[in-house]
Amino acid sequence: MNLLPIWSDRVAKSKAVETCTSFNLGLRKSRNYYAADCNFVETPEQAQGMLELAQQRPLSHIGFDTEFRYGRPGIRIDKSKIRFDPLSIEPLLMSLALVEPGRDDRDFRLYSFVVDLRNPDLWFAIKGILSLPVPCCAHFAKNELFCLWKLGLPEPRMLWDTFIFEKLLSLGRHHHKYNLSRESDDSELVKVKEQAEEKREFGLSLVATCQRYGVAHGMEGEKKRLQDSFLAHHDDMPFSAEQIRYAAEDAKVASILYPLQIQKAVEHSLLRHCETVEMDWVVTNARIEWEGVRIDLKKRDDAIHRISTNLKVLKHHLVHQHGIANSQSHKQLRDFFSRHGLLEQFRNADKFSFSRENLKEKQSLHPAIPLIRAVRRSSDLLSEKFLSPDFIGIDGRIRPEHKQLGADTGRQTSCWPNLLGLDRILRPLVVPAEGCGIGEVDWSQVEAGIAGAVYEDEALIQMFNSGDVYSSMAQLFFKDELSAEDLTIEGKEFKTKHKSLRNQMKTCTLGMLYGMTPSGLARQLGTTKAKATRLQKRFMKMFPQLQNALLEASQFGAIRGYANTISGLKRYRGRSGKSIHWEKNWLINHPVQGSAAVVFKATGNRLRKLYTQYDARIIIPLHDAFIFETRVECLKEVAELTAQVMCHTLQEYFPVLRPLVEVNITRSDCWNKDGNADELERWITSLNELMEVRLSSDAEAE
DNA sequence: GAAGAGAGCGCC
DNA sequence: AAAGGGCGCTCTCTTC
Repeated sequence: MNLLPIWSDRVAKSKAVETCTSFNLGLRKSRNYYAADCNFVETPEQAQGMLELAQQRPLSHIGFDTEFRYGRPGIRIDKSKIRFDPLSIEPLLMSLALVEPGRDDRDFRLYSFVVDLRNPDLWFAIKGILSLPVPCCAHFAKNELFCLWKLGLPEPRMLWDTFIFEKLLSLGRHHHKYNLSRESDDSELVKVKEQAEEKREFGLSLVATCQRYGVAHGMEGEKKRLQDSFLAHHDDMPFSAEQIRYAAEDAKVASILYPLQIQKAVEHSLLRHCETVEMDWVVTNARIEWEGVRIDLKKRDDAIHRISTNLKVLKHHLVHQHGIANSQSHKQLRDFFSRHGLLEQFRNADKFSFSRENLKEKQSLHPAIPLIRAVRRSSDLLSEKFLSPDFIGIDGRIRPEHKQLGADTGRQTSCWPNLLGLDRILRPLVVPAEGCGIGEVDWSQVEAGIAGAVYEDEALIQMFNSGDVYSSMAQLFFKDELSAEDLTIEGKEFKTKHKSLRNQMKTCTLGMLYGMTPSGLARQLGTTKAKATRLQKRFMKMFPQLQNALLEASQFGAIRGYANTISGLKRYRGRSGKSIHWEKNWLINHPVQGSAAVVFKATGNRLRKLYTQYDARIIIPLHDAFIFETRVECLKEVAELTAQVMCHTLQEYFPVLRPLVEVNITRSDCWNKDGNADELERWITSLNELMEVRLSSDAEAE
């Protein structure tokens, strides 16, 4: 499919093309010849010339960018957002800016090329250049990676994403909670918030980044128009000189930003984190998005049908027996419970709360309550974006957007649909490709271990290393109440025998890492504040080193202005001065959650590379678990490899830990939790039972 | 009619 | 005075 057309006069006339008319293959390339202007590459000879120049010059790094369009209309998310299926990307141009350093910072040479990606005969040169052992820099490189993969080309050997770096620098600075505590009148508050929002949106863009670093972007005013011109570009249409210049410009500025960002990275001690974890994860993350997950459409439609049939019956019953037309309406529930004199049961300070938790607790007060709960759950499930046909690609796979550094702790987030937050009941709708199976490996209690390691608490480390951290904890904490035998049994056995004691420890631990107060703990454990206070005090006594380290983390972090992780990844405060309660909490939590995210990414990067030997891929990165897909016959081996890499990588970062992982390949025909592949069926059955009881008791009453 | 706040659900 | 870290997303109700 050689698309080389007769280019329009405009392109032919452009100086760029004129300077590229003749080549002496194999001869030494003239620096000045290429450095003169942007070179448009449209023949294999020109591509060869470009590649040879790149191989001959002592390059320091390369800026690159792609222009593309989508072959499929996108899904409108809201007024300003459209989601395109990555698979439908159609690469048009790739621009390259080869940088050759000179005597000092200001003296460098920049060779600028723009390659027509519609011509497959030119791809070899792209492949050759991007595999050079020099960093290739792009702003939001995910799109460039998609273009490369669409053409069947490998990713660059070394990648630097100028967008991701800017995001690292801004981590935590614009958290929405900072907007809320401003003292000003309402209209002003709204304005301030809007401005902050705009700033954040614009702030990480290439143009804004250039402005911050004092880099001139030649075409900043025309960016939007030209970007759109590619989205609407027709197949056989030649590119305008302006389009080509624009493509070249983005690669150029990315290459100029790189050394400036490196300088900044050194100042923020982020360089190591970038080079060992974050920039490699750009590729891993993009690959996960590119792979997507396969959906069993029949299973999905069946699920929708069954849930909605149930919902109809439940709703009907709720309206006719109890007069609740809409159980999602706070007002209607208030009226209903008021009518039955039960409203006070749901009081929470000066408001009323009909939360799931609250309703569950008060379940026996009225026969309508279980129905309300069931209706809520059913409609929540049915309104999952995940069930919408909009997001299914042409190959039957869903590709949610995976946002790198979506959370201020450095964690990933996902959206459209939010796969990471998918209700576990719906997980089995995710199925493997033909001939493949799905496996999952997760770290056991990893955050407790990391907390022990980053805060250097020997007691916590030792409990983590014993196998089941919460069982060991309970054995020490309740040592006076337990029998001699119970003090020595294995964690696993203890877990089943003394579930409630162990759960108390779990709540205390998580509460400690999240900065829970005695009243919060009391609510969690269903006890009084006084008891919770005593419990918490006694609990903390088990970990004196930790207690001290937590205090230091929040106090020093507040002064320093950021919380740190094992690799130097930072979360910054949005302001200075005395820290508020919430800030104290995350200053303590970030080193744990953030370090866990770092280890997770480092592990994922290794897995991605090792998986290529097995025709395996990560399909879901779940904070402390990897869900992968591979050929059925490799499943066991890949699971073992995954388990090993997970343990080893964690130990590399925290040599004091002896981590354990849980492997789940028992039901490889779908994604599931602990091998439970039929949660949906069981839930529906339990609903039906509930309905039968309800209906028969009503019949009796009549 | 659009947009935002608040409540509430789900996930780790 | 309130007091659980990090998210995405939907629904209701109010406001402009």
